[in-house]
Amino acid sequence: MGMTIRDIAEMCDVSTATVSRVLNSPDQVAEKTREKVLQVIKEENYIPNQIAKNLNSNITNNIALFIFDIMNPFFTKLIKEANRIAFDWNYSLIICDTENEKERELKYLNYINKSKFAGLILTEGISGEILEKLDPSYPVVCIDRYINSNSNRNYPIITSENREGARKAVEYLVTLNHKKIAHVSGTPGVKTADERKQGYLDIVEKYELPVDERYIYTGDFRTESGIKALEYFLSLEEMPTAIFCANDLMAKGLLGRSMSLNINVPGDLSIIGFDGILNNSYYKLTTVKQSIAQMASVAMKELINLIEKKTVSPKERKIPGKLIVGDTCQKL
Amino acid sequence: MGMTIRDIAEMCDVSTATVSRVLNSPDQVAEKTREKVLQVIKEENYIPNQIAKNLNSNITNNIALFIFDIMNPFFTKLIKEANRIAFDWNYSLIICDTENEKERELKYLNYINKSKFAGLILTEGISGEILEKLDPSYPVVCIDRYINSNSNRNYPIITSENREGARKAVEYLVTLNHKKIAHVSGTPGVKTADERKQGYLDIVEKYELPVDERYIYTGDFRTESGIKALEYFLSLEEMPTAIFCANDLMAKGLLGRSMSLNINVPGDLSIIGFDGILNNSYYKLTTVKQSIAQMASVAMKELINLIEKKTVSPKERKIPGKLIVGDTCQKL
DNA sequence: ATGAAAGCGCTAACAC
DNA sequence: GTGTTAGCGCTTTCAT
Repeated sequence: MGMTIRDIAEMCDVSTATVSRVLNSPDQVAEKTREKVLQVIKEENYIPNQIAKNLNSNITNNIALFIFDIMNPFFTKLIKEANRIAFDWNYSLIICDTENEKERELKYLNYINKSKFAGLILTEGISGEILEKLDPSYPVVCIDRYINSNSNRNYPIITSENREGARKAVEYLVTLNHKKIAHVSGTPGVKTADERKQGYLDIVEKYELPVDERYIYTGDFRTESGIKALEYFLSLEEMPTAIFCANDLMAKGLLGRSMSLNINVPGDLSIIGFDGILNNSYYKLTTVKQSIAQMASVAMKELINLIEKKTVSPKERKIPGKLIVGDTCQKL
Repeated sequence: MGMTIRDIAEMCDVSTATVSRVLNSPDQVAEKTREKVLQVIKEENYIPNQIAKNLNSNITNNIALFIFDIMNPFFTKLIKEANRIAFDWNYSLIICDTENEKERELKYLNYINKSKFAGLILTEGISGEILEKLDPSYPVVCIDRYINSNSNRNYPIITSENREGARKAVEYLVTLNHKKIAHVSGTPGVKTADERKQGYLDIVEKYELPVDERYIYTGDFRTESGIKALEYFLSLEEMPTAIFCANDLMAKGLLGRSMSLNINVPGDLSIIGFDGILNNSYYKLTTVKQSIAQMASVAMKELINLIEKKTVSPKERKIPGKLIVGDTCQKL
């Protein structure tokens, strides 16, 4: 059963309050008392019961991270980093893996309400509609997603420079003399997808590229839609010479399908992705790398700050992306 | 702040004990009372405070899963499945991502002791030495790892049929008329590595293959050691015609390096992996697929059983693997 | 079948 | 600077 604060108090001939103070506000305790208590705590290897602490504050150390698929490498990396930071700050990260099913989202939300989570990190892994049921007093930070504007919620958001990153990617293709540059977009309505598409359009407009809406294929961020995208572009009269994909997974699908059709990349077709999460030993994909570690770090620290100090930093934080030149683009 | 059990009790003109009974042992309550209480609970949308419950039992709903790297696809998948099951049973899965650092392992263990976890799932993500510090009364289930035999602990273990699976793989190569079959082993001392190697040796012996210890390269389960392995085998006078890798990641390294050296797979070299976790659009790796979902499921249910009913099933459970024929092996 | 009351281990307001 | 005491919200004896 282990020691309790009372055992320590008795052994030290002080009250439990004093022991508690030694642990939580040591400067309120006389040095002599403090040292004695610390000594005994150490000797007895006393560890305060976290549950009892939680009951007082009515808050656990659990932080929820909403995502829609653990296997998606972007989220896997995000989990890895967020988990590390949470632990370093004495929190536990609970992964709410919703698979985009409303039912699971709801179950998770109820669970959170019941278990008194300390705070939440949201990505696209939960719909705004379900989110309405969350007690508005919960500390929340968003990563790369907005909340429906018709809600009265106003959470801080950490986001990558999607539009700017997409511009970098497409402009890079322009410098390689590409003109017929196509785009495989992500799921419409999803912030990152829309912004990256907008970045693409910015450059199309800036350089007055000879492309139209037929050069935009609407994907859904999954590998399969990259495969379909390639087949779609092949069906056009004029095949693009370069394709900018809204994420690496779709670029991977495109690349794989190209290979199997004996289309030479980058000889016949240049491909560029977005995310920088593919660690592939066959191809080095040219891509816009987001610093997922940095996003996780900024988001977690913001959340912990919100939880512990209740202070809010700037509402929106942008994390810059970086063009990584791999082997999948070629100068014309 | 939300409703408490007391609010409900007052609204129903019963005691808190009765409300508690309605929730936890309903058959002890008169039907009429029960219905009234349930009615009010529903109307008021009362949710019992989990922390308070935990304080009584002195146990949280947290289950720890020890791994050494979230990004390793085997673990990613394991996390995904374990997380789902945990949640379905009203537990939270906490990922203890140790990166094989003793310091982190120790920190996690202390955290678990402090926070009164319900139970632990262990993989190779924690060393036996550190484990000694774990309170022996904790419910624990192991996946594909044993505990040092000099310890007095005796945890149930869920394991894949490593040796049998390896035999299937190598025997398959034999049926393809390969004789010079090499092996890239995993980290020595790690159960899965040793067993898979043993399976390889079984077949070597069974068919009296003309290979010796030079055909065994000692790897460490990481992609890089697959790359090094290929270079090593190339340096031999007689290159093997087929290589069995102790996991997919190393097979991937081998495959990637082969490609970049213009070695045709499977034309010049057949490669076979183990795990079945690579979902690659370039190559379909021939491999022995483990049912990670099944392992996770069996392990979690065993653990939950241990936690809630304190009953133990058979000490060791073997989950069969299955040979998946892809595109990386060829008949000689 | 139900209620009263003690207690889980800790914190914090108040008193000295 | 330290002790007393009343909770935090629930479960669980022990009465009735």
